[in-house]
Amino acid sequence: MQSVLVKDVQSYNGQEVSLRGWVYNLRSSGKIWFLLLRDGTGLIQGIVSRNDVTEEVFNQKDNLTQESAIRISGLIHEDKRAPGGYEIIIKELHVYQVAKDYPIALKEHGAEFLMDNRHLWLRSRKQWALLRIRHTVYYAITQYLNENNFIRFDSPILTPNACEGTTTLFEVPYFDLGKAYLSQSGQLYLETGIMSLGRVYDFGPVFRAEKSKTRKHLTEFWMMDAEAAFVEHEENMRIQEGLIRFVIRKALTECKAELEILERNVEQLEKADAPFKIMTHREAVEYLRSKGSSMTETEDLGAQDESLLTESSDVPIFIEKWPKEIKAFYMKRDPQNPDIVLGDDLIAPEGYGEIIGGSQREDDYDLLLQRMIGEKMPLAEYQWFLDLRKYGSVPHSGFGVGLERLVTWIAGVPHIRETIPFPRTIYRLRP
RNA sequence: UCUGGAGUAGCUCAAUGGUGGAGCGGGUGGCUGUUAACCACUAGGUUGGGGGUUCGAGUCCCUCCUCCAGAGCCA
Repeated sequence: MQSVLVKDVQSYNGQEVSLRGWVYNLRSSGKIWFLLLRDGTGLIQGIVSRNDVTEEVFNQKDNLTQESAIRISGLIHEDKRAPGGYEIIIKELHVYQVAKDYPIALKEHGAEFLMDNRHLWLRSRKQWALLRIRHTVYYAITQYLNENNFIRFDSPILTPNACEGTTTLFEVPYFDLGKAYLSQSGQLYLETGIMSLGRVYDFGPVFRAEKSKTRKHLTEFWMMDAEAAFVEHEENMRIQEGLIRFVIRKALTECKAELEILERNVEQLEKADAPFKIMTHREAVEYLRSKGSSMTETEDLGAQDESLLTESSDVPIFIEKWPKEIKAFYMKRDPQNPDIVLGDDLIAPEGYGEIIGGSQREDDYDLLLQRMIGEKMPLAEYQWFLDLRKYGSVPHSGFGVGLERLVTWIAGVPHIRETIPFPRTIYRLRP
């Protein structure tokens, strides 16, 4: 008999097929019993009626448990009483394995217990929906980049030194060459790629050894860095906005069911697909101070400031033109004001915080060198980076998207740790 | 690292300093359309570890451990 996927059963109405998967739940009522089967693509109800099956099949209900692996065969038919609108009237049932004492019940559990059982929690409905949204967001980002002439360019993960020199890195012993570090961003390497390919991106895990302990941080997370030659600050922001709005539309059209499972307010997401707001850092400071914030003109936004800024906005907000002291050495100076750099942070609405950091890069050899000397950076280690400004330097810009931050916002979940299969945080390395 | 909160059955939680309970899950039985089904019965405990106060500690005190939330840093 033909094996089909749960997501496709409506095309088999009135036909006999086989389905393979895991028991999601069981209910019995004397001479009839019901099971919910999940197969990775969806959930369907199966019915076993005493009159329609052999004694042996009927008695399987005493044997089956949540998460047992089975194959069922029977007639697909439409029925309003079934969740999803279709059900299968089971004739045959084969058991691959009976799951004994599955620890996660269909009820509320605490975060620590669920994280200890992350390898099993991944099967739960909300986690399933979240992982599918992550997949859609990931795929949408690469599709958008591909359609805008960006070429995939994989940056190294083991690097000899810090990219920006600002954050704490994980150290790894490296043969006779001393220490290597796990990359916190592939950006500097991407800048080499644009001189060959024009526009490039990388997408992979990056690592931060900071002892951040909030619901917005992971020590290992996936970042997409993009870099483009001949793109200046304004166009850089247009590319970022185009990307995020493309991702929103893809999630809304391709993840309807998943967003519903997560009880995401999709109206709020729909509203975000509109022209983004742009504020300079100075304007943001003035606005926040009028709302009672104590931040100064040379400070970064605090977590409270971020939510204060976006609470009255339906669309993400760009904060651009930052004081150079609080931004990285490679950002280009604003020709209008040497104390300002052409960087932009994109803050998601609804309090989800920063999802993109980008900037136009300094392309002048001498100005870049001065900045690096000012930051006391080891110049010998960065000779290759400085070379880019010696051999055909061009105006260029780039940005980085934190995948899990973006997924957290799109899916509307409270904590970033659920948006990656196996989250790594300061206190969590297992499973 | 700092500030606050929490640790009791497999899980989620109750219990005024005075006999540690319930729901879910497990087991047994019942029920022919269930929707985290329902009903009855049943098993299940070193109250995070150590020390102290008290006639008596899950409860009060000290200490250690673990976890959660927030801050800083960042995507």
